[in-house]
Amino acid sequence: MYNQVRVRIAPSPSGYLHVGTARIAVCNWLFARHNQGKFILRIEDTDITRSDPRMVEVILESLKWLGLDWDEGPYYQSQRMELYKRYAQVLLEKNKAYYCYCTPETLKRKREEAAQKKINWVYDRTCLKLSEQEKAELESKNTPKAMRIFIPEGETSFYDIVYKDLKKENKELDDFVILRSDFRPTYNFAVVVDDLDMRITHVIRGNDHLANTFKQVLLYRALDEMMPAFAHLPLNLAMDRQKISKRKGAVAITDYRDAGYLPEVMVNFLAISGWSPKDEREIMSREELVQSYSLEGVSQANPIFDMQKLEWMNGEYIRAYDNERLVDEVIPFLIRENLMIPETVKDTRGWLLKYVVLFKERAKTLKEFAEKGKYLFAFDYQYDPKAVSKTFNSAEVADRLGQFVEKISVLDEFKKDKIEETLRKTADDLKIEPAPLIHAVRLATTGVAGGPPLFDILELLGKEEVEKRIKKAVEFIKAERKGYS
RNA sequence: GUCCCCAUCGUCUAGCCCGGUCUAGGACACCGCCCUUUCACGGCGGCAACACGAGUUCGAAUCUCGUUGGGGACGCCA
Repeated sequence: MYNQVRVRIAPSPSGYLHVGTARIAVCNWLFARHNQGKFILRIEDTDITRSDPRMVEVILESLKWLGLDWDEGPYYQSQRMELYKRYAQVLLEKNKAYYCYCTPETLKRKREEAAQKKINWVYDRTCLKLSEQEKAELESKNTPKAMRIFIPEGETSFYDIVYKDLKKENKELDDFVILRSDFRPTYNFAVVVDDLDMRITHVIRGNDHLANTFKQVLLYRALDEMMPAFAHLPLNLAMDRQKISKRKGAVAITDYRDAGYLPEVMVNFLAISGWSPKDEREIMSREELVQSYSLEGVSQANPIFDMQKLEWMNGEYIRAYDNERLVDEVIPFLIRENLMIPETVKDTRGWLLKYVVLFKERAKTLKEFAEKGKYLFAFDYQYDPKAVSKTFNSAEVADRLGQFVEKISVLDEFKKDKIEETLRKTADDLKIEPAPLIHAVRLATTGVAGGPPLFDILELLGKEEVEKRIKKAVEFIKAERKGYS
């Protein structure tokens, strides 16, 4: 049916790359790759007042981060004005469009009046009824004019791959503007012209465009052109079933990057949101997604963007990640949290590798690597009050810690096996179980009650640091005890 | 106000098109148990849904209609 599948993503640069837009991009990209087709990037910047070149940069950067490489573009609608004018001219000559001299103010007034009377507003065709004389007069006065499409009677229908047969009475639609008085095209017109010009075979977009599609179908018919296939994807909603907005958490794809989500997770998650493969797999590599993606598995109901599931998936990916690559991903977060400076990265890489291995099954986001193990980088950690009352609860604890420090101070090899041996020996000498001593040492050296196996942590800290930290804890406990008596 | 779309566990979903195999399957979250120095990971188990009402049929989550609920669109925005 098609020589080659050609799809596009058409963001408008009025903001960052919204997760919703990103999901549409993912679906288009997967569809293109699955069919060995082309993925085209088009920037819809006809609204000059709301377009910002810097936003284009953010959008391109976001797409690159997600790994959604495009084959053509970015094309800019703002650079294609002549094309739209040419197509508009065709419609005018075919008598499928006409000029409208109504002022925006008049239209606004009429619309408001209709709203007040609670009746549905469609353009009343004032300017279609103009006589040649009236038109000539308006022209002589250089009255600004927009161009409207003429909507014939009848009904408009099309087939949507997701929503199947759709139709609408034309009388519900009005003769909408296609060219503004400054000759810039409106959204619906520019989209049709561009999709035609770029030989787009499948228009894959959010179902918020369903209503627009009827207008666009009318445009294809007026132009006597072949239509692409349409597939409207259900819209992601926030937890409260409303549109995802700034107030309800992260909206920009870059927010997720900064929060420590992996790009492959975002692609995976966005792909299975509103779509599922036949075999119910959820964790899928890029290759697997490309292999099994199809528009047939897209659901019709709007899914809610489940942050908890996203987190879970990110954790799954982190655990399965290659350690060396994980170090690369984690470093920027450590730097951003001021836990290290770029200059020392090279020398500490071996150490970082061990660090990352210890925390990879405990971190759900990259950012958590810089949070959960903070104490390994800074000496000024605080003791968790709850753990203090549970573990640092007697003067004896200070003595035990003191004994342990003495025993490790003579170790010449500070490796985890040796440390563990020493600790168990210390507990034995003290005639206590190892567990309470382990807990005390952990709290003393890390400030918290939980975390990776203690002896790995101690080895990573190094002998000198461990001694320093335990001595500090001993002082802390003594001071604390004094306060009670 | 008008039009369009949607409806299975709290959430994402499988099943629906081609009615019986569905005492409705999986995943996230939650709860319990096991593993364990802790926290996690992992393993095992549990809780939990066909929105409602009619109709068609021997039989409906599956087909039809209605009700309710939710979403979206109605700009010289995109």
